[in-house]
Amino acid sequence: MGRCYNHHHSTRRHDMYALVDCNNFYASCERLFQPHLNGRPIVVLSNNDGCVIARSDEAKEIGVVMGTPAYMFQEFFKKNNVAVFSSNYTLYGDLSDRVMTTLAGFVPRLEIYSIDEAFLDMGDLAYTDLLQLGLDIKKMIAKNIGIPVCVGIAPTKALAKMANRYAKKKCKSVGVFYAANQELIKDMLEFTEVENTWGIGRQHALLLNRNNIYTAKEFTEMPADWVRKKMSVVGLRLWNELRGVPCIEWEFEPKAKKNICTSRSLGKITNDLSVIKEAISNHASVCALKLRNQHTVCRKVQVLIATNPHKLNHKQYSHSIVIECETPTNATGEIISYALKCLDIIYKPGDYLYMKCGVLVLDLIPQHHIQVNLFDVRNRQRDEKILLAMDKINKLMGKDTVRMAVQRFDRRFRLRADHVSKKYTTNFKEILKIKI
DNA sequence: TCTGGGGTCCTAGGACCC
DNA sequence: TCTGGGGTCCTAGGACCC
Repeated sequence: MGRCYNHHHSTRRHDMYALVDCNNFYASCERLFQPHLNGRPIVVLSNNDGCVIARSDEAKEIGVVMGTPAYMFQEFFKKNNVAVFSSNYTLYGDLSDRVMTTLAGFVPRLEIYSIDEAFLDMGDLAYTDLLQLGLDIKKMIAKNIGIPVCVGIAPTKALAKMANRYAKKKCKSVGVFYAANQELIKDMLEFTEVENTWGIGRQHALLLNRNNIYTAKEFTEMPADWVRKKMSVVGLRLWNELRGVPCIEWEFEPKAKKNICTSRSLGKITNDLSVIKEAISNHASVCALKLRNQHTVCRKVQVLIATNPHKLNHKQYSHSIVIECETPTNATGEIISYALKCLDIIYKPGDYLYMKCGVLVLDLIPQHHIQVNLFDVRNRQRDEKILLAMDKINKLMGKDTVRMAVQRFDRRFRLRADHVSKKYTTNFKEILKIKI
């Protein structure tokens, strides 16, 4: 098998990865602006106030389960004095940017892995004491932004992920773990169960357990061809990574997305086609904006609708359809009309109560590679100018300041968000006031 | 009343072509 | 006994991540 990474290893002395992960990120963000919540359990809910998607340590301790529907916890939250928040992505996104900027000051290169995590390139640093560097990072983020983080440092990405978890579980007060030698790596692999290993999900954990494999250490001792056969090349890559062979490449530059999806539950179940049309138009326009932001156009548009699968006594129906664009596009009006065309085809009237719908744009290509269709009647340059102006205004004045006439957006389609905090950091009207 | 949303990658199987 | 073989493209479905 050998080493399977492709970067310029001839010029490098060694690989070393740090994974910095914010603790309970969304809950920590909310707490930042309401210090009186210190010590109180906090939960953050998904869109529509549907499920629990973030919990403070206190909430974890009293048994709030990730992903559970919020309504099941109503009483429990009240009884236990839990502070409940709707998600406030504007706030989290802004705090994330600040964390990443601070991290970027420590290393030549970093890879932003998600809103609350980044891999730092620690190979070939002049720094000799990486553990100390991890501690410095943690301290700086706490001081500059006020968000607690943990740091895991190891010779591969998968091991750095594991080191991070190990830091959280085994060295909570320090919050940093450096898997500096084989002995420490072995301890960590023995400590971590397969189901808590990055890259092993529920299905594979069950498969491994059936084969008497319970820890990551035992997983690394399985024969490579068994892993390849049962868990595909993805599993094999992970197996190598956990054995100290880097296989997952750096992605320092965010790649343009290959698909973009905007989907959401309709506030409540409905069979009213006009409500669904409205939601679809809205999702389509969000897709178009996301396309323009990454300078791509789509060749296909997909629409999906579905009834509520949790309602066992309701008639069920779900369907999706893809149509090809005449000319690849990112124009709001065009994407909306394609999406509505799709909806027309798959919408089934009758006793079906729809719960969710969405729009996907597929087969994305760079904006300036469009093959112009000779029979294309649209004035695309004009469209482009109008949309650019629209995006600028919306960015400056807040989204939906300017909309296309086809976006029939009114009060019928609105997300539920009963507990939103303020945009403390991005909106002057909601900035924190301090009494002196 | 109320059960998230947005992604990626891999595999298998069918259609089609030469 | 023994259905040709190999390539590509497309789609659906599965598994995983945050």
